[in-house]
Formats: sequence, structure tokens, C-alpha cells
Amino acid sequence: MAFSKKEEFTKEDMRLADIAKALAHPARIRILKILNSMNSCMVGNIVEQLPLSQSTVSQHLKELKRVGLIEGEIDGPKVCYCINNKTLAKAKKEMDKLYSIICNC
Amino acid sequence: MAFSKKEEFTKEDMRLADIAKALAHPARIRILKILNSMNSCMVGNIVEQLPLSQSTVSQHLKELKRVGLIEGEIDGPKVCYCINNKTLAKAKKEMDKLYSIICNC
DNA sequence: ATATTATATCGTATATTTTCGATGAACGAT
DNA sequence: ATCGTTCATCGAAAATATACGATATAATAT
Repeated sequence: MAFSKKEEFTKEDMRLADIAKALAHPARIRILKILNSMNSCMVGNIVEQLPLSQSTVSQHLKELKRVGLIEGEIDGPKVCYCINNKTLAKAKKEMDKLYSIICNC
Repeated sequence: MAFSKKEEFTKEDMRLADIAKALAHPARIRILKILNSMNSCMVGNIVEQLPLSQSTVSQHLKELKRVGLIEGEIDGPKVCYCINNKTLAKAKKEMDKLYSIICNC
């Protein structure tokens, strides 16, 4: 965004927006679902299941890693990704709090 | 995104990503909080509370309206916005379902 | 040592988002 | 009828996101 004004908001609102941003692409939603459904979680396996190139998938993994929702562990020439349940649980809690603030239901 | 591939994902994943996208900016998080905290919800009141120009705020309102999280009602020369609790509750339910799928917690 | 495999990163093209000021449209008041 | 108020939209600029192929890196296998 042109001369981004994001720093003028609260840390809490920025964190919520950042978590939401990480989820704001169907490929990343799909990746999270795949990671939870499979025992194995090598990049190659993920790429196979997405209609995207390896480099693009790598970028989506990077974005999920950036906010801490997933972690990658190097395993020889491969990298094994998995969901960071702790961060994810925390993210869910933060989102729940938001909904409790904004939703009369 | 260059020649977007989003249509190659499921409707569910795209909807989840779309909801997340609407929340993926601190200004929009803030707007939802403001709308819930105030009885009055004219655009002017919202603009006052954000470090953004009127036209920029109008665009953020448009994005929230696009996914159905808020509604605007014309009231003379003013427009009164409010949260669409039905859509918001549905969005929360969809997000909860996602978390239940991807989170071991 | 070299080749193979797996993944990340770079460079680049295109699309989208964010922002603003200016303008337009709709309404109420004078 | 004109003026001020309120808000949406337009046009433009800059930033960010998405995507790909090519290349780099790192580990294993030969």
C-alpha cells in the first residue's frame, strides 16, 4: 500500500490482520489442511496436491512460516513442514476474542 | 496475482480465504470494532477514528461490504453502517470449522 | 568428484491493494 | 435554484502479492 499507514494501528489489530492475511489465499488454506491430514509433510507432497509450481508453493509456505503457523525441519535434502499447534491455537484464541468483541451472537 | 489460479481450489477454501482477506487489514479490524462499540455508525464517525482519508476509509468499508460482513443504509446525505451479525456468525462458524480441521488442540 | 534430488531464492511479469486528492451524486437547508 | 454536507467513485501513484522459470544451495547417491 502506498506509504503504508499500518503502523498507526494497535499491535493487537495489526497482529490480527497479519494472521488473517496469512489465511487469505486458498492455497494456504489448502496447505494447512494437507499438513494436518498427512503424517508426511515434505514440500514435494504438498506441491503434488496443488495446481501451482514448486517455487510458488515455496512462497506460500514462507508466508505461513512468517506468521508462525507452520514450521519447517530440514531432513536430509528434504524439508518436512508441520503445523505449529501452539501458534495456531493462539491465533484461534485471538480471532475468537475479536469475534466476541465484534459479534452480537 | 498473475493469471490467478484461485479458481482451481474448492469453493469452501476460496470462501475462507475471502473472509480472511476482508480481515487482513488493521483498518478493517478497527472498523468492525468501532461499528460494534457505537450505536451511531455514520461514515464520518468512522473516519474521525482512523488515521486515513475519507476516500480510503470508504474503500475499506466497500471491502467489508463485499464479503457481507457489514451493511450500509442511506440516511439522508449520510450513510449508516452496521455489522451484519448473520454473515459474521456464519463466517465465524466457517473459520471455526477450519480450525477444527487443521488444529490439534 | 559428479550426478541426482529436494527445496529456496532470484529475477521478472502481471495483478491487486492501499492510499490520496479531486470530482461526482444525493440530500437537506437557505 | 444554490450552497454546504456527506459519502462514493475515479484516476493515479506506490507498495505488495502472486506466479513462473531459472538458478543456487545443500544433501545424498553413485
